[in-house]
Amino acid sequence: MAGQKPYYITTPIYYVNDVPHIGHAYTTLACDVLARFMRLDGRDVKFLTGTDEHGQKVEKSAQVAGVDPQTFTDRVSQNFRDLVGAMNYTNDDFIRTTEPRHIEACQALWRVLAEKGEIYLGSYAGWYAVRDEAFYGEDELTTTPTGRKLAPSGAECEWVEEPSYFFRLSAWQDRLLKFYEDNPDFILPPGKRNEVMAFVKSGLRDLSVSRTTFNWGVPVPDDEQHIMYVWLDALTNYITALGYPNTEAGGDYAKYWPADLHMVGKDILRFHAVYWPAFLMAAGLEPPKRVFAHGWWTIEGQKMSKSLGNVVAPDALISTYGLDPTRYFLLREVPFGNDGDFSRRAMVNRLNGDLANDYGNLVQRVLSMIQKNCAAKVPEAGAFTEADQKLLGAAGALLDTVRRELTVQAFHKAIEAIWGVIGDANRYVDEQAPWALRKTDPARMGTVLYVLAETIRRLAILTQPLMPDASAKILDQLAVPAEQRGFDRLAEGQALASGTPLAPPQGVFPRFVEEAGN
RNA sequence: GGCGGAGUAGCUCAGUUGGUCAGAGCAGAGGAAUCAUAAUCCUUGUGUCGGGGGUUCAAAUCCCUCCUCCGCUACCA
Repeated sequence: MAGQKPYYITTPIYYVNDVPHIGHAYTTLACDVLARFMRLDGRDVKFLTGTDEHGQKVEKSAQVAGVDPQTFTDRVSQNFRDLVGAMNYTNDDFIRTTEPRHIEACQALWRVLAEKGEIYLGSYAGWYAVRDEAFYGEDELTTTPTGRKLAPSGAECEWVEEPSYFFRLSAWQDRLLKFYEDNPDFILPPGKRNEVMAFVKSGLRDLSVSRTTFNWGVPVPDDEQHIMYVWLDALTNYITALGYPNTEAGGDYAKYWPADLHMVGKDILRFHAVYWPAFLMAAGLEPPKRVFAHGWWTIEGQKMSKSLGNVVAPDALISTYGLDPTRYFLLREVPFGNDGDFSRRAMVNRLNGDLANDYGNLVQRVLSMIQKNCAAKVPEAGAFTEADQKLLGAAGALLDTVRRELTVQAFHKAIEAIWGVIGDANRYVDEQAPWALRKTDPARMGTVLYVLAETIRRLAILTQPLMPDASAKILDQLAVPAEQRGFDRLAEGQALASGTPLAPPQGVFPRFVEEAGN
């Protein structure tokens, strides 16, 4: 185990006031696939997700529910912990911002920033709508004939000022730009990087990092009146989970920081790509290596919204299409980073076309032939022909390709590459026609089926991160022991052993049949 | 308004630095095969590469202009 290169990957912490939907599932899924891939590739992985449980909205929701905030968050954060099981995520930790370890980390980080003069006390002023409990920009307001200021929601706004601590974000503009220049892959996809850099170049204002108007948050050290506001609290979770403020050698912080990847939705990119590195550099800590901003899903061509009532719950997808097909679809259908559309039609096409017909049927046809014609054992292989070597070579080259694509979070390209070999294998079956060889050259038939079985073994090992259950079923059917499924088993000399008994095959990806009334 | 991205076969999209770049997958049509989850394999595209103009021996690929769509333009996570 020694010498494994650490890999630290995080999801955002999800706001507990939300109900988990396909968007949450998507973000964590992408991380889960990467985490699983890295583990199979021999890396020492730490994969973190969790919930953001502070803020005025939560405080209010708890009030409405008639319970104290902690009881409330205990309850609603469970929705996100349940998602972990439902989606088969393999996070190593689940952080909640209400945990003592997090409060300690936030306060420690605050103290460092304050000591370094990066935080100062000022006042926050703006147009505030009591009804909406929100501030609005001057340009968002409309003025009535009588001079009253109205928010877009119609709520009346008043000019309010409250004391607030500020982080000297404005002082970090040039250092941030230099950081982006020096680390061109810090923000992906590249288009998003341009947006962030344009934003920073346009000038940064100091950032309000405390509030006095509500209480549900991390208390500011040495000033009971204030609690930390949003981002300083939320973002710090990434180092809380590594034991910060303990940065001693031997600890998780020393081992895993800086994070290899913060996966975020495009709506919170700025906070991760601007505020967070600024906070960290200001505190004398290293910024993360990468922030990837992925896109949003529409549903049947429409924006997902509560008012439209088309919010897709992960549970619904899993129960309708199955977990692994859902996982497959989300990362295959859309170039990662782009927005995408979830439609029933597209989902069924992927499930039946890519999974049932291409992959599932390949496995089934090969294993069935072995079962019936090779005494239900991995067949003996004779000398390999050029065609045999070509197929095995294509399968053998996949790991490098997939690894390279996942290095830049190009899930769709990694999957395409795997399906390219699945196509090769199906063509090889037709070209070699083992059902004909059965009568003319049984030994050659055995070799062909061996080549196919070995190709399937390699494919299934590689699809484990994406579809863990289905891949395990395939590997089970090939009698590959659980401890022999790492990527090290894709190396030379690790191929299937002839003569291994195989149980009768069972379908792995059933076709999705539309039911009447659906 | 400013900055940025996009507009390529019915659909979703590939097309680094200009010259087999007019492509892939899906859908459609025809055929082969029959091991397999009625799955597989082969064949098949007359697309003004958003419109117009220009540079060049040669442009989807460079320049100008126009049209359309989208993103960002700070304190809701």
